[in-house]
Amino acid sequence: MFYIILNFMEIFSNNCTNLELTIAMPGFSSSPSLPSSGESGGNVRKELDINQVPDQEEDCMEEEEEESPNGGPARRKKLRLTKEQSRLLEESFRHNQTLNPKEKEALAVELKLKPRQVEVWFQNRRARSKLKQTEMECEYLKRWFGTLTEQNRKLQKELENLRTMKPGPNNAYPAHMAPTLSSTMCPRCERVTTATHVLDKGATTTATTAAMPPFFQARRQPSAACYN
DNA sequence: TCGGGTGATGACCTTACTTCA
DNA sequence: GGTGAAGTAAGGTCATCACCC
Repeated sequence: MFYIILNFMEIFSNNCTNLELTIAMPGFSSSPSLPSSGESGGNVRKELDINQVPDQEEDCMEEEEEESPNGGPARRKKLRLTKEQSRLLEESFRHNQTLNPKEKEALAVELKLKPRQVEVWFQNRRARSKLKQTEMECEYLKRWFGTLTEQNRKLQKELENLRTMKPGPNNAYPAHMAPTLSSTMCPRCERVTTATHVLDKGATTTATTAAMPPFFQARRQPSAACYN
């Protein structure tokens, strides 16, 4: 069991550092918050009108602090993309999750948006689909962990039973055939195999496998040898 | 009023490219 | 001319803010 968790940690350490915590701590929140940089509140605000064709001469970063009628800084008007704009962006995202400058420019022209807005949309889209994916994987791993825990419990019980068995004349076995319980993970198909080796004629043989979650299998290249 | 969805921003990191000793 | 360090720009992720439904 521990072996399996260690493998999880190894495999996910590069792209999902909180998954091992999720497994170990059921109450764990999926959105860990780090200390704020303290600078995020200073956003420059600007009125955006999606129905306005972006002025090609205008620098996107050329933003002045506008003032509201009462003298304070103007509130940013939230841009809402139209259904058609969203549809085209989604379609483009399905085709390619990152845009090169030409594609960005072309898409911006087509959507009557600024290239920066297209860029931001893609950034958010990538971040949020990654978040969703991580959450799904997290749920899957939680369930899988539960399954393995239950399986482990049963096997422990079975092992306990086998240890208390008295080897009589009908179920005697040579020392090298003593019941052994071993868990191994096949490097190719990623199945965890737990096997109780053959005891004697009539004795039970247990072979239990727990398939790795599909997304988990897809991440690793199979090696040459498969034990299953 | 509150929470979720989402557009926008700043900080920081990586990578490619250029310059220079 | 080849090479490594330093500088710079572009584009990415991440965390967060804040508008709007």
